[in-house]
Amino acid sequence: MVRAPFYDENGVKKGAWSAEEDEKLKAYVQQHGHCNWRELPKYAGLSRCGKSCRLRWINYLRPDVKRGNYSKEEEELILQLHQKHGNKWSLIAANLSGRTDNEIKNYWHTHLKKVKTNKVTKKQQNEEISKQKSTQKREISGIKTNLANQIPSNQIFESSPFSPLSSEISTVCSNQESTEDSPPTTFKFQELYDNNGDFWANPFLADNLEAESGNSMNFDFIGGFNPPYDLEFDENYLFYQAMKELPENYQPQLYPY
DNA sequence: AATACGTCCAACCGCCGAACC
DNA sequence: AGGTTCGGCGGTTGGACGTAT
Repeated sequence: MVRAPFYDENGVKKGAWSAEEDEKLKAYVQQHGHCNWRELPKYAGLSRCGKSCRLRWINYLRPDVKRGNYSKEEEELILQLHQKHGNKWSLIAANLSGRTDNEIKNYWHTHLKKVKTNKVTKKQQNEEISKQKSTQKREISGIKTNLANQIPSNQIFESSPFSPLSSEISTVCSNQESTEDSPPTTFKFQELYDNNGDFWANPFLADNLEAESGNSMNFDFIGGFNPPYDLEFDENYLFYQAMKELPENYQPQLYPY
């Protein structure tokens, strides 16, 4: 459960404490107190650093330290205090006699965090999702405006219509003109959010074989220049996120067909 | 039975502010 | 005033142990 004991390059012992070390530290602190943690290990006959001694005393050896077996009242109190103060473990610990900040922090991460998550209602979940959606829309709308300003009027823009209820493949687009010898490079994107039929208003998930993990995709850019590097999609890559990664000078100017 | 994976927690680490020189 | 030391805090990690496959 704990790190195996070892000595660092300065001969300072680290890792799990032995019963003998515990006894030495306990005896010394009980007899002399701990006015100077840095000097303490020297006088107590320990090869530990002061910090390690302090932690061991506070979290484990202190006589009034309470360990394990949290009561319902303690759990409720921790939840309340965490809601009020966030990750201020020392502040929370100050309100629970005998509990240390480290122990409360561990208890939070292993038990209470889950409790808190489970308490989130369906309504709260929906609110969160809708908040995320509107943020996504705002971001995409910015990109859309940018595109609208930059696509020359003689460029034909086409986005295949979405199937109104489909969450399957939503559109196919190409970055080059097709000829008999050179079929179009097609990319399929799965609409992730609202199916409102607007290609640019939603993020899409690259979904077909051409966009397999590790494959790179070359986009043609209006004005005839290309970004200085290829974009790589992984299996969960959001289309609009990829666009956002372009340097400022190469803002998304996908060449639509 | 062997292996892989997940959980839990003691202990470590880096950072920060206060106290001291 | 500036540098150093120290204690305290929060985040992270190592690895024992339990459970699933």
